[in-house]
Amino acid sequence: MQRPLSHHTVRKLLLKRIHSGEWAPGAIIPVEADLAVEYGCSRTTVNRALRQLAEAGIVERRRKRGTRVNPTPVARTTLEIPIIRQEVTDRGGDYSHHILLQEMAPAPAFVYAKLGLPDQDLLHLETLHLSDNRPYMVEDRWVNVDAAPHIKTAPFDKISPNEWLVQEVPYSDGEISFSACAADERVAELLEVKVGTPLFLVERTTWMDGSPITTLKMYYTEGFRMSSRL
Amino acid sequence: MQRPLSHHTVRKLLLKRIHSGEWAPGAIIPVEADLAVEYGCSRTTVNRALRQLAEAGIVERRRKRGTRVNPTPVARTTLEIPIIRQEVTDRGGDYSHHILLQEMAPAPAFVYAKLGLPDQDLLHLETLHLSDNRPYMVEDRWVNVDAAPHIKTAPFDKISPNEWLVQEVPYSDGEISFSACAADERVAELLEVKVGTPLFLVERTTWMDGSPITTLKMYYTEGFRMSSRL
DNA sequence: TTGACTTTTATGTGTGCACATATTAGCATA
DNA sequence: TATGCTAATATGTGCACACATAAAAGTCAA
Repeated sequence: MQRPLSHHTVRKLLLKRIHSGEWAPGAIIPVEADLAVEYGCSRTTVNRALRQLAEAGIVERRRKRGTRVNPTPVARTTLEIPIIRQEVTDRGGDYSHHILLQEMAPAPAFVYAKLGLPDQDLLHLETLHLSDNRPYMVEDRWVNVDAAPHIKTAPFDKISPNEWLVQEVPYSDGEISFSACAADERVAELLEVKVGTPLFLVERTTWMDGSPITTLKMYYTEGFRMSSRL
Repeated sequence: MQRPLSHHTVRKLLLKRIHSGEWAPGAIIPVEADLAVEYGCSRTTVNRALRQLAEAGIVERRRKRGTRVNPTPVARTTLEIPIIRQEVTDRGGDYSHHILLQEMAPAPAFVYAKLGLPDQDLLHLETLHLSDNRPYMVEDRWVNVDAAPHIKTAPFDKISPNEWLVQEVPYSDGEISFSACAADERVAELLEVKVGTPLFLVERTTWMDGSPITTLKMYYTEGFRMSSRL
């Protein structure tokens, strides 16, 4: 007697039928119960397989309407954004950091806009992250101290603001964006590159239950790549 | 009588206990069965909640060893990579494209290396994608025609190679990377920017069951941003 | 024809149970 | 002491079942 199909197997079989064109983009595929009969397994198993395909963006599911093959195929990839120390050591580097600036100060307008805060002094932190003592990334961060009161006593000589915040201040929501920019004078000097050098820029803002915590820009050194599998 | 907790609720409760520090990074959390008793729900429900936390990178699960809070917290975000036409129309633009080059030709060495193919002629496609008739992205693509034989008859005047390949040639594996680069002469001319302008570059290679399909570079217009929620 | 209902249907989710499987821990043996 | 077998254990996964819920489809009266 053969063992019943696992949800892995069912997922692969369903995917094959989608790729083969049997179910074209936009088409509705059979209901869970029918597929369960066809594959000789329980509805639970089919459900799990379909749910995974939905998570991957292959199909779209709606109650009562059924399951349809996504008419506009999208690739979906999961990016891992580790803390910087981890990122550097993962790449085989020896990590260190310097705090360049740490002060309460009024922020530029775009920071208040991003955070949705009134104009009040924010904690401004500028950190240089190094790999093997060579500049790796410049972090320019603004923190809403109300959201993280004990940040003033954080030992930033030992642990970088990046790491401290990730470990000490959880967030419920965040926004991240990736782009390319030219190194301005300040960043160019810190990263030891020419002004105008194309840099990979990551901007990130986090909130806890609606109230803003921090927003930052990370300027990566020349030639930096962020990779992932599809 | 209260209804039993859903896996959503259990997930949130577990997350709260992790954030509160009750279970520190690296610590092992109670076994599924115990949590099920504590929350008054079935092990199935706890299992599902924990599995989701594992998918999100919050905890790490191993058979017999148990479930531990991830000692090196990582943020994980899912990037959606739509087909270009979709991407442009989603941003409110009017999409069009031009094929600039379409020929069988020997490829640069790095292309053969990426694809793991012997030096043979590959299909070289260069496409300019436009939004509201302004240059949006330059796609420089090499295709292994053995993996997609009927590509030679594809109507690229109507549908871009990008879209055609996504819809017609499924892949089982892919690699994608993001970086910043300076516009060279060719790309600068096409995107109508100055040579040296920082551009967002996406490189992508796909395989089907181990055999390479295509590799490409996408040079996005100045100021392009790719965003996502955490 | 419109609008307010009821029914039907497909997915969403919880339960208790059983067995699979990986991995550790303990024990016995050479 | 080293090694190999065995038991214990935590997660992984399948099943039949039940009920919840959203949404479409059908019904019927004004």
